[in-house]
Amino acid sequence: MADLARELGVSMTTISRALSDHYSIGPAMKQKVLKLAKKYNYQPNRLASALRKGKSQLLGIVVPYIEGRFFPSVVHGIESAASKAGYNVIICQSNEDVAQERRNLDILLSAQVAGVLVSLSRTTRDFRHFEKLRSRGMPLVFFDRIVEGDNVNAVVLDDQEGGYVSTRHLIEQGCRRIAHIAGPQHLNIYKNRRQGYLDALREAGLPEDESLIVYTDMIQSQAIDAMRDLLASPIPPDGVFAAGDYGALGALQEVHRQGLRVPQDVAIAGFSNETFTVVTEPSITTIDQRCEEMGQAAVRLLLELIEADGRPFAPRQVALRPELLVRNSSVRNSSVRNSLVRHPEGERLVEAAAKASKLA
Amino acid sequence: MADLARELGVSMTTISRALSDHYSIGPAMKQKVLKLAKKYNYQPNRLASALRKGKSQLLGIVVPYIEGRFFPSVVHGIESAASKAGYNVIICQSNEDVAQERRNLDILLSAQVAGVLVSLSRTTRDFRHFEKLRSRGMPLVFFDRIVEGDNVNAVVLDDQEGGYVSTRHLIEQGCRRIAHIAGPQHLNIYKNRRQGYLDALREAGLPEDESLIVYTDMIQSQAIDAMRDLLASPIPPDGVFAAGDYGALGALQEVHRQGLRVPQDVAIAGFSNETFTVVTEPSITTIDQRCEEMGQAAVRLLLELIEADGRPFAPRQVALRPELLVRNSSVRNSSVRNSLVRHPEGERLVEAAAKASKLA
DNA sequence: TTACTTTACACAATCGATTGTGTCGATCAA
DNA sequence: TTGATCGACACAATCGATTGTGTAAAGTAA
Repeated sequence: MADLARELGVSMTTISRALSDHYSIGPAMKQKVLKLAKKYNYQPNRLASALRKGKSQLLGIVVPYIEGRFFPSVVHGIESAASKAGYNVIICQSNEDVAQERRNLDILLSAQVAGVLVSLSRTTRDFRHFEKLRSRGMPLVFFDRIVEGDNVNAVVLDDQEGGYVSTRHLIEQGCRRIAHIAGPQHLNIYKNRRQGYLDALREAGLPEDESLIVYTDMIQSQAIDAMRDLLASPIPPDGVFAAGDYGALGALQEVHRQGLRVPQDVAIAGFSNETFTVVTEPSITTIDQRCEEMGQAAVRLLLELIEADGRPFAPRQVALRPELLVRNSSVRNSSVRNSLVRHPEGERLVEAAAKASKLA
Repeated sequence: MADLARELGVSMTTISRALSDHYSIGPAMKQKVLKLAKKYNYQPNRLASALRKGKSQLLGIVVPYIEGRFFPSVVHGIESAASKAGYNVIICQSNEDVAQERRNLDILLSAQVAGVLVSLSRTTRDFRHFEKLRSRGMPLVFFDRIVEGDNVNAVVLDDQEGGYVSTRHLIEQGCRRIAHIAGPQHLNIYKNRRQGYLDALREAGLPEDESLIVYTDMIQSQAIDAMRDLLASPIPPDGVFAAGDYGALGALQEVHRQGLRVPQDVAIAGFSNETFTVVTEPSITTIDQRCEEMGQAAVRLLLELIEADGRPFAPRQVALRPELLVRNSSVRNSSVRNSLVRHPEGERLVEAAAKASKLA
């Protein structure tokens, strides 16, 4: 900047203001400064700017980890949206550890980020470290794994709605005895998915039978065991709604192992739209979690908060509508079923995934 | 800091030096400063520090995107390793666009990152923007998709070795006519995998038959077509090495569609260890790309560069050994084959993936 | 012409931490 | 006793950009 000022014989003030389009700089001077800046390929030092202004163009993200399908996709959405708004993102992993989560927040604070996006670690039961952010006026938005309550800003998937539409879909396909492979109920997402399942049963006038609900940690092996038990019962289920795709996968495998057919004997629906759900035989009906939309929505909300700049802002909770992806594991209408993996939705997903990992 | 100085009746110099363990500060004073810093929960302003020192504790990452299995895992490895060394990472996506890649580098420069990790966009053919980094003395390490040559620092998977061990494995399983579903040859990774395939054939004294190599964009649909053509030839192959898992998946589906058995009639091996490879029936033999190790190795190299601090540093290329994961799509030994998805390696992977996406 | 705005830019302080140089008292060898 | 050395800390400049305030010159109204 000093170089530019010298060359034009003006002060650095003028340069700075010309570059930021300040009203007190004449159009002629602005042109000259801009041109010279291009010529020298001037890159402002963001640190200096942030230091002086007290606000950087960085958003902090704290996620439990960056693996699997969900979080990378959300981060992808966040980065894209942030980038469009002129922000960059700095990523921290809590590794499901509260202490690490706390450290990450401190780091982000001292990096002077403009705002923070958080998805809670599994071990977070105490939320005081977020109060610290609040007291310093740091904009904060939770996503997916949130602090419950209506005094926080948060973006989540409507898990209850997801459980509801999945179950209703199974009912529409003729299932009358639908089991539920549930996840850990202390997590809001699994609790809500179960509730949606119950809602659909009630709406259809089907009995709520606790013996049809099996609680698991939503891993394949436990789902296999769960399915074995369910099939061994006096009146086995004719449909299964699993609160996660690994649960659906395990169920599918056990049903096959016992020589039964999916979906004719047992229809199956999962949750999360894991990549593998379009690859199994049959492909698995599931719920898309709108990962990218979640990231984008979270950024939008955060940017609003940042722009509010400390002024009173009514906290908002955004719930995204889940999308039911109907695939072959649940469709008992033969004309659709026979399309197998060629199902449009499945195809689209496979292509997208292929594109994504093509050059890796 | 000013507060601490005032409270202790010393200068900010003393505080700063006590905190950074400078030799000219007495041990008694250091203790006092440290204690007071704890008490007030003092967080240094990293911006100010970075501005003054000209070096931040940030590493920049430029990847084509954050999706699929590969890049998120590498980023995971990078973040973990960086975090351990006291660095944070700022992530940029090029979206496979050179222009965006260039912009990202500028942004990282102006953010005063300590170093940059890059995996090239697919459209990058001109490397001048990296010269700019070099001229400013910015430490730079490529990973996976690299600028070829021995004057760059880079970490890659040894793709040729991967192609070699896969193919040799198929040969060991009794395959004598092994086809290759290849990827775009302008990409070093696919070129090298093909070369490894040829190496193994030559070593085993098997003929190199161009009619057995089909070039695709490594997407499922093209692999299906490729496999159909291969099976329609006068002497169909008894083994297939696909340079990517989506290729292997397509091949598997087509073989099944024609009523042939895998691996008895056609053994199949893929590449990349996509999540779905343990879920298909049979599970697919593939190559693990050591994603996390790649990230860690890249960070190690970058930190060395940063510590060299401009002093001459002999550029280094690190090639990671690929790991062959033998699964049921290629094993013609029945005792192993019958273990199906219960194969130890497969199980481990599924569990890991389940854990990773469990709460998403 | 006087008084008052506007326009267009410069001065200098500031953000928070770092660091080369200076200083003062104490210790030490000769 | 004297000059030298060393330990422990303060002063003040510095990183690069931003911004409240000040002020000439030019324009405008009466």
